[in-house]
Amino acid sequence: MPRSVRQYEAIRKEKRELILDTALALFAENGFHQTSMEQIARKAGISKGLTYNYFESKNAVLAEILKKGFNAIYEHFDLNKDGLLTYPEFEFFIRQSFHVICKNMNFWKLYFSIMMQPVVTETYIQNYSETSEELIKILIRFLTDNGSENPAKDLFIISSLLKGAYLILVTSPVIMDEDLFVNYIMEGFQRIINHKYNNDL
Amino acid sequence: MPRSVRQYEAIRKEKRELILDTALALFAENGFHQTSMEQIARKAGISKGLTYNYFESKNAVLAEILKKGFNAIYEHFDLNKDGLLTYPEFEFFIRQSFHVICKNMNFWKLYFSIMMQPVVTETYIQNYSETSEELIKILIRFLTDNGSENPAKDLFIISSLLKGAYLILVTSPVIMDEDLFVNYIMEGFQRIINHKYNNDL
Amino acid sequence: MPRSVRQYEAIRKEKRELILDTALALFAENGFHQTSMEQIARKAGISKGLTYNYFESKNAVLAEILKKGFNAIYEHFDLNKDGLLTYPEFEFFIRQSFHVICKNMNFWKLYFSIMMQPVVTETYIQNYSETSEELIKILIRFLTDNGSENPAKDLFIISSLLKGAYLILVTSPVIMDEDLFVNYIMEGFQRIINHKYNNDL
Amino acid sequence: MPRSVRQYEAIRKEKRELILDTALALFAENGFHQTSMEQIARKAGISKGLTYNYFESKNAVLAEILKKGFNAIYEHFDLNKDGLLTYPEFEFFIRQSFHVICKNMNFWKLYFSIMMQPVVTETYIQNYSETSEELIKILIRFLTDNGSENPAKDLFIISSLLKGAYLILVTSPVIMDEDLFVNYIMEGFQRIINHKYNNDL
DNA sequence: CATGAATGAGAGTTCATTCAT
DNA sequence: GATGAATGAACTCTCATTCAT
Repeated sequence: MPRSVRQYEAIRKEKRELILDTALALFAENGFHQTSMEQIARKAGISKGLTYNYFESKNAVLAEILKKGFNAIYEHFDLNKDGLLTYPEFEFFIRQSFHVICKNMNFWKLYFSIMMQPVVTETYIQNYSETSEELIKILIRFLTDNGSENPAKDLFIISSLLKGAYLILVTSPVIMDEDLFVNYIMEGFQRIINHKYNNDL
Repeated sequence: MPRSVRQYEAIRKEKRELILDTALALFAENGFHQTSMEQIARKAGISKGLTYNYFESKNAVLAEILKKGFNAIYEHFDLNKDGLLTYPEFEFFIRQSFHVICKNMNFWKLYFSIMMQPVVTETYIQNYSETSEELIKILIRFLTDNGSENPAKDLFIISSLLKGAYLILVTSPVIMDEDLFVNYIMEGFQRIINHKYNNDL
Repeated sequence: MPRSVRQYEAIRKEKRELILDTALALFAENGFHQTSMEQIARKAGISKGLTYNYFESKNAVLAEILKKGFNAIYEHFDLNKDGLLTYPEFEFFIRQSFHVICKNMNFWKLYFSIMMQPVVTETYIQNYSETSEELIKILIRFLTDNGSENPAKDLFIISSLLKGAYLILVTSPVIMDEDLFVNYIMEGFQRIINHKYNNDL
Repeated sequence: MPRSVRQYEAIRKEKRELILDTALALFAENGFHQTSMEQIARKAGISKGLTYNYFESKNAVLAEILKKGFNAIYEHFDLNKDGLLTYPEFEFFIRQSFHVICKNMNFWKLYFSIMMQPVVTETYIQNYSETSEELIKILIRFLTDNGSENPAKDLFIISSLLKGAYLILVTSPVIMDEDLFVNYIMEGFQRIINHKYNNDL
């Protein structure tokens, strides 16, 4: 009995995932350049050649991994995708992003390490700048709606705080309590967003 | 007649610097693994072999670069090295560290990108953990002296903020105004350090 | 359809032999250190990289060659492997060992030359000391059974004669008649083993 | 005061010896190819360049070492150089050669290891074949004078025994008692030379 | 769909030798 | 005589990628 088209598709999808997961694990543990296609294939239990049946190149594997990472974070952004961010949606996004990172720490270690590489950065910027600009617009609107007098400035500070928190979370050798961590960050956001200059500053 | 010891020393120091600077520029531009010793030598106008007269290996070149970076930042920490951090010393350190980064942005891009690589991270941690622990002690003392009720927690938040700010500074494609940036961060520190819980939180 | 497991095995075995034979020829002709992997590959008609598909390193190629040599000689020792050496077995071993060496002179030139190298000697001693001790025990027993009053002494003299003969055979620029050579050595053994002290000494 | 010609000569000779001794020690310990000119110079406490002031090349250093070795052994052969070897002279030579080897074991390890290398062998044969043939003639005469009926055969057996003994002495991991060792070998010679066929063979 | 043998360009590294000083 | 910086060719080894089967 020949397999149906649907069965073939299922097999293909499964293998793709297998390769991606294996590659991710190895990239995260040893770094991208220290990981060979041979290692990936062997650990995945398939042949070297087959990998190239599913991905054009080693870089293509990486690109796919990064893409999945980006989506994993931003699928929780503006949940109903109406282009309007409410405060609950904002908080949900923050908490979810930390949750996602904590749940798959190794991936995010890799993600950050890769994102810092000069060439990758350029590639990434080209691919995702469109989406990024969309996000920025929504956030600016969100800050304005929440009473920010200088939303660009506040966005900048918020981004700093958020990225810094991700970084700490990912590079710290000690494992931190997720809830405590997020609560701190949320408190930081509240202070920035709700801040009014008073006489004590 | 052979050159004098002093002449040899001068040559060696100059060449070492030349190699380090060239390597840094290339590492920063193309990444560590994408840069070959051949490229470094060619750009420095010397032979490949000579590089190994000055550095044991490519990794040794990197290690030296990282060491210089670490020192460049931390020479401004606790300026009089008395183990006691005053608030002015703290502020001086923060402002200086941003200044140092801004002045040599390419280096610091590399520095951060390298620091994220799994293997490097381990090497680095082993080499610098001692110094780091010293720093942490001093900072804990500093926070306690400034009225912190939970200095470990506050240290954690401060570190997040600082590292995040460095990250943003270094990865942002737009060039930012240094003073504005530092002022913001300093304000963040003040809020964290001087913060008292009031009824509005 | 991929090749069958059997096909792959056949290919691997054939290529392995090809590489070993080629390497041996070159090592023997030019010496181990004067032979590069590139030369081996070129002479074998394959790519440099492929060599490393079959052997972990140049040293691994050498180790395999030495191992084969050791076995080639000692498979004729104590033919029925009962731990007891009869005189016919002894003579058979001597004659066979010379035969083996004469038949593949180049290999044995290399073998001896390699065995003298300081580093190799250590490696070899560690790998084969166990087997050697077994051999010594059997030979001591053999000499005792043949009336030796001081088997350690006689073993030493015999070993000297044998090793020296191998050495001469291998290093001599003139080609000697194998049978004549062996007969001489066998006579030497007889003189040593059957010697009875008489009044003329 | 400028140094006199004689002083310069003394310095040159001393330096030459220093380089030779140092090179020998390193060659013997690590092998010829594993020893660099840099190592030799550093261990000798001189500069790399100076080595080339005394020797044309690394190979020239080796050649000189080998030459000294050859002479060290054969200066004891046919002590009065009258072309006639008496039995006492023969015994003296054998005992002296073992003594020389035992006194400077490392050198002789190297010597044998080097002598086996294909290229070296050729060079050596060309340089010393003349001397060797002279030696052979004297030994044949010696054996004939001592009642040998087939001096070529006996020479061959004796040479085998001697070379084998040297080989064992040099490659054996255990240190042997020199006198015992020589006595064994001398006894072997006596057994071979004085052998008379009796009815038990 | 699947295999792994095979390639070839290029990496890091070593080192005998040269040469300006 | 003496130095060691400098060279450049050669080395061992790696690995992304191809392709016959």
